[in-house]
Amino acid sequence: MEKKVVKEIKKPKKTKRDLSTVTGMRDILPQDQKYWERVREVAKQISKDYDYERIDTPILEYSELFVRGVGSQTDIVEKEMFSFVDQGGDSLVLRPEGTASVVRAYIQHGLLNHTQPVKFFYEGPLFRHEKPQSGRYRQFFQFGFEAIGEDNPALDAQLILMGWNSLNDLGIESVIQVNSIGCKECREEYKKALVKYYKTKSKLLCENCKNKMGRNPLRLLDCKEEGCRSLREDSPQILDYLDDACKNHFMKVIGYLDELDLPYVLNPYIVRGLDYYTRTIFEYWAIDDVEGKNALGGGGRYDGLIKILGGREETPACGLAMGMDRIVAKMREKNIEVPEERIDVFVAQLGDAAKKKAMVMYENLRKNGSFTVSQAFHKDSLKKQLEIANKMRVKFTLIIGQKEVGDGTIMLRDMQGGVQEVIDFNKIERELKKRLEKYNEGAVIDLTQNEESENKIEMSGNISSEIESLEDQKEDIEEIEKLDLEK
RNA sequence: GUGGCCAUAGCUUAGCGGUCUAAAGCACUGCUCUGUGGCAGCAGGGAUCGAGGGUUCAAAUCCCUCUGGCCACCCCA
Repeated sequence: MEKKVVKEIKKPKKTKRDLSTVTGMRDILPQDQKYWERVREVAKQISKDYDYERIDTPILEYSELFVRGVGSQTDIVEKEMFSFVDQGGDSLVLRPEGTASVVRAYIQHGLLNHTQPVKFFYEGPLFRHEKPQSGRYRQFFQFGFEAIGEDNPALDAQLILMGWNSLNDLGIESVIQVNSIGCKECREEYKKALVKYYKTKSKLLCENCKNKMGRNPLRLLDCKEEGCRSLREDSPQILDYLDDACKNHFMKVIGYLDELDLPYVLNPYIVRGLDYYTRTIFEYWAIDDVEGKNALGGGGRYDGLIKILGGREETPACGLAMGMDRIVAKMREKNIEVPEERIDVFVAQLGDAAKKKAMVMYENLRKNGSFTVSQAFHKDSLKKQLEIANKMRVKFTLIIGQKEVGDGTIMLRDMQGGVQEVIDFNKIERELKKRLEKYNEGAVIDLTQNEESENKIEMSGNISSEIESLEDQKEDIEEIEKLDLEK
């Protein structure tokens, strides 16, 4: 009691750390965004391919939703929820998972009147108050799919496929772990058998498992203690306890997986930590990961959940969620290349009059809509501007200076080869489009085949500021390369 | 909740009782080069050495406490 009071009074020390991220939460900086964007892109594509529609649910929900939905005996609800009582006295929680919220929305908005199944796609942050470690954060991100209102095993298989496809499209090899934990009825039978089996060996169990036995015997199976592990070898198998309907359903799911040629393993020991699952359950493990550590995603069927959360009728449903943080980590670990978006055109300017003209030109290009554009009008030095353009890895730079303003021209610089040409101000959009088409067609523009070669001007950059007109582009390139080498 | 490891510029690290007014590489800023990026050279800014206390003539360095981080268990994404 006294300790508690002391704890409350204790003022945090004023250190640099106090103003950093909250434990277990992190910033995703601009330089890392490309991975996340790629993951979102793939998730979105998969959702379209299989007709899952986007839904966004609030991050805050009433605690009751998860206590009832996920189960009061689960780790998530027992000790991992970020919960608090708000000013109005409501008990709220930062959502620890996505499915319960989606089901809540389905019920609340009467979506049982839509064509079934209703198929949802979501993506966003979840919160669990666990001790952070590699691949585990207190705020983490998932994307997921839920199909509510249908019990056909084809749906289970297709969802399993969707998760696998997501990983595969991102270049991550994974193996699917599948199991069935039956319906409420056959699971009860199985639990009884499990308890009966373990009771005779209870002396050999670890403390934790002894505890689990009375409350959630299924979880005896995924204990990693030596003793408990060897015991499970001879333990009753869930598959032997499935009733005909459940067994039949599961066999069909497996049949589809075979037909789709998916790499899966029947794993009778995956159990999942949420109470709402029935029948099919599955996880995705990276091909090179140690058993079950940092699963990349998982899901299963939850035929009972809709009723539990107040739905009018028994409504079958199935879903999955993928861990985006872990997927990103895996992509980096595997050095998976993420195509970086290159900006098409950078507008550089030199001198006051030119800057004005450049700003207008920039707006025109931007509104045109067929290019991605960038600039650095806050810089006066051309050198600086080209440096910035280079760091942005832009494809082409337009240069407007005194001379160009006078002539009504503009200089177009190909940032890869460094070749420049003078172009009529009014033709610039058309010329740009032409160059970009060539660029996008593949690789470097072949300079020798360019018709307007008389207009070409080659600059040897830092060597000389003198403008030389060159006739033979090929020779010129060689010269540049030589210079580069010498340097 | 339990255990192990760690904490020095934005990042990666060196220094492990006095030679530290804390060093290097990368990054950043400027100059060489006021009309030309990618290369190079030079210069510069940036660190109360996580915080507090102690030992000592002397602490980034040794000891204690706290805080934070990473990793593992548990569980999962």
